[in-house]
Amino acid sequence: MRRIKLSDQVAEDLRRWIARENLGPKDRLPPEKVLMQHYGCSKGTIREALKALEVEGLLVMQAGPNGGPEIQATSMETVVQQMRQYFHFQNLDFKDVYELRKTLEVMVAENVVGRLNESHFDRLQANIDTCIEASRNDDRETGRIVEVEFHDILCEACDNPILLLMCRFLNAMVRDLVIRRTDSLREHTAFGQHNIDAHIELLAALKRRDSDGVRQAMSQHMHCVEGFMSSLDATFHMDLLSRG
Amino acid sequence: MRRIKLSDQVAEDLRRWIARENLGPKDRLPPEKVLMQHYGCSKGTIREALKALEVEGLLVMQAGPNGGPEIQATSMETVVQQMRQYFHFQNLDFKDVYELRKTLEVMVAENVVGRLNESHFDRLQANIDTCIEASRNDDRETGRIVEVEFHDILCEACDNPILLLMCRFLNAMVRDLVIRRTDSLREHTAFGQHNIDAHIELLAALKRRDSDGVRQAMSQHMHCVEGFMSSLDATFHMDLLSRG
DNA sequence: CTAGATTTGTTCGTATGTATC
DNA sequence: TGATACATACGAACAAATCTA
Repeated sequence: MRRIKLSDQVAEDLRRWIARENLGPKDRLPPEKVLMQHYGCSKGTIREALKALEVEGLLVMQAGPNGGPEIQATSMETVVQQMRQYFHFQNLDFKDVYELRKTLEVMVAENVVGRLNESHFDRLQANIDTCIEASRNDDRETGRIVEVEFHDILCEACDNPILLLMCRFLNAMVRDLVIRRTDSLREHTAFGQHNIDAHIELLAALKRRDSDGVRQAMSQHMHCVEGFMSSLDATFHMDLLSRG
Repeated sequence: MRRIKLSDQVAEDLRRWIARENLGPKDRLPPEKVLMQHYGCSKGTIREALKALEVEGLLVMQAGPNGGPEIQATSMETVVQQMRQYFHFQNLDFKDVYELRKTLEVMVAENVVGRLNESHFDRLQANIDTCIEASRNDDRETGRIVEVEFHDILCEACDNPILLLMCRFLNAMVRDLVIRRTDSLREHTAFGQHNIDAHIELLAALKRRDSDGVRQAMSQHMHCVEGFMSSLDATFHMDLLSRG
């Protein structure tokens, strides 16, 4: 049995404190000096505790007068990164990703029907235009990345935050799977063309608020994409650890 | 633009190091002293960097000879905890949880048909027995918790690690939603009885390897549970931050 | 079982960078 | 511009844990 580190005890106490006092974004914890006195321990210990909460995305350190540890809502990017990191040591297959994507992307598509505003439509259209441009230039790398962004934009409008997180994570995994691959140009060209067509059809159905059409289009799109992915090399060992 | 902290730079470099050298569980990073020399910075800085990777679940610190930072695979519990933490600042509804649970639990149930061994069956049966016992004693608190464990056991046998993680997370959220509530005894009794019946039916269908029966039983079970949950008080603000 | 060696855990003191007024 | 308040970083020391002889 290992003794619990002092810094971990402090970190846990700070978490409970935030929860109990119901502290939220823009609120601040006391500065290091005060925390040192409160917990009766040294600066290094306090700093390690705060570092833990910082890594969890719960706060940022602010220097200067009226500075100190400022609480913030953990960002989705932080959690998605943690999830990617977890799967670094699991051996994943693209079929695992698509088993879920086939279901969840359709849920999202249905969910956002009637909830998209003009700004969403504009961005989706701009995304498609960028894809077309990349396709013309045979720029496979950016093409693949921008295509995934289409789905990122879609799930932004989703009213279920859990579903939103899961789809964002799956999209991140798709990016990890698809980039930096040197497959044949022919396959990539066909892949890119399908994505453009499917996204155009989806956007049209979304503008019509045609629930059935949206579901059908997305479902078919996912099946096609899965087919393309399976035709590419299945083995991969991506660097899921590093940021950016 | 804020300057990037030295400890964060070191942490990021260590992550890349682990990925590049393809280090895995049981491997070790150099001890603090060596890292201090390598990066030319002080002990406190190195410790903060290691603390970051420790929080991410990527390593544990070991004292003593042949000690040092030992790499480990990030545990599922660590990631689930991070996900719970993220939703502390989102306003979640139980309907968000069940919108996904209705779909994913059915996927799991179908997935594990024919993949459960005798050990699984024994544990599922033992779980049901514990539920019956808790029901007899009107022990609502443990009853609710053990019921969720039934689903935790099920998804253990799932061969899709992403689906496994997502269901484990949803189960954790269900626990957060359901425990420490003081609803009427009548509702809890009916709830508990339904769960016992549904789990018995599920276990039987699983033993028969009856895919259709399993899917149908789980689907119906989820709809019933959602109904029970909606009859309870919907407002909640759980302590998603603290561990344990 | 004890004693010493190794490595992390924690403290104190000090200096420097940075944001606010 | 300068003064203040805060985080960031360094260095030296000691305490505690853990392995080995």
